[in-house]
Amino acid sequence: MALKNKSMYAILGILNLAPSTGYDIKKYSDKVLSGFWNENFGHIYPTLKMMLEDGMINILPGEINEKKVRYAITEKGRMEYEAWLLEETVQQPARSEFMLKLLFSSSLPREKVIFMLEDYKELHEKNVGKYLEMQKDLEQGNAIARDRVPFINAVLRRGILSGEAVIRWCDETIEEMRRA
Amino acid sequence: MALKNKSMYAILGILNLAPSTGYDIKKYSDKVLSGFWNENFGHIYPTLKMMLEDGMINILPGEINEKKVRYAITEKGRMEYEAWLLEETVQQPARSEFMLKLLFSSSLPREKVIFMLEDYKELHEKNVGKYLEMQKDLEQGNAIARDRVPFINAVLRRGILSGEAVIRWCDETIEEMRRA
DNA sequence: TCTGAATATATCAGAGTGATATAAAAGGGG
DNA sequence: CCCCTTTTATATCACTCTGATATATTCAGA
Repeated sequence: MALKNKSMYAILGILNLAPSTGYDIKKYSDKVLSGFWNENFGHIYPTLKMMLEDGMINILPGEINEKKVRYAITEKGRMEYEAWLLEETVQQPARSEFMLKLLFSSSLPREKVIFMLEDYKELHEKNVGKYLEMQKDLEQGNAIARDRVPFINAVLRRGILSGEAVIRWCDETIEEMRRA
Repeated sequence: MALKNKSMYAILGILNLAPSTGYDIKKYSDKVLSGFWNENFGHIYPTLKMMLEDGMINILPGEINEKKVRYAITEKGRMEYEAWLLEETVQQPARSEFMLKLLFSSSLPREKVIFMLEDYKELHEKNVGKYLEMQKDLEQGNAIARDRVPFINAVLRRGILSGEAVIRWCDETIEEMRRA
């Protein structure tokens, strides 16, 4: 079986909440997980196929529509998933093209660098706004299991605090670029 | 030519500072860029080969040692690099397995979750310490071009501010988990 | 009824990862 | 000076993941 396929665990986590189609999984990833996770169709469908072969998931019968395939987590899948939750997480290095560019920008006109930073700041302001919106929705409490609320909130708080830190850093750095 | 190979731009940026071997590039990436960038040998060597074919770089002659191949940026490479610096950077989604796990951890014992968070906090404390150390080295001003200093400092400040935000978030979330 | 948006699956080339293999040079201790 | 470990150096491979593209159906609204 595949060894390092992290998409599998994300899919197991989503199917553990509710049986879904590949399309549903993508939607959930874009709507809920975006900010710290992402999935592509180009990886979801092959992974689902592999997981089906491995007995991690099965196909729910019934649906009149034949093109639509709804998957559910199996007992084996749930065991794999719970083992993963308990595993220690090794830190994966992330790539930020923006930071790479900034480090190499000493030859650029200062105004250009400041413009880049202002753009970046705006992006993060929008992100923070989105998280605050989602937090409000969460408080209005819809169809979400009560015990999951603190965890969803924690994830949103992370987005807010990190975003605010980036915004402060942008301000500070713009100031620094004006001085230097 | 390759279209989305970001490694190429990182390599051009490094070669623009000084001619290097593939090994040097990896070392620079691990030492200086780590925190917001990473490169693998498995990608560096094929990319160097491709860049050589495209005339972005050339091989420096001389070296007595035959196994060692030292590359330098060409005029074409420098133009490509400078165009990239001016391009708008599109935000790339990042994956955090830790955050994914946390979101799905509502079924785990609270002590386990707190333990995970404490571990994560410690990791970021170490990172911040490392950045502070690097900042001190930078102030001692070694072999770095004067005009690059504000940019290196900006990158380090980003690491420090972001790290500190994560640490605060860990404290807050541990507290929340104890209450809930 | 037309039309565009959303739903749904699939495939492919290429980017990037992580492990492994190989071998020479350099450095330090006994 | 020899031995041993570490560092330097390049290369390859299977696998993960990305982003673009193709295709077709259903649904909502003008």
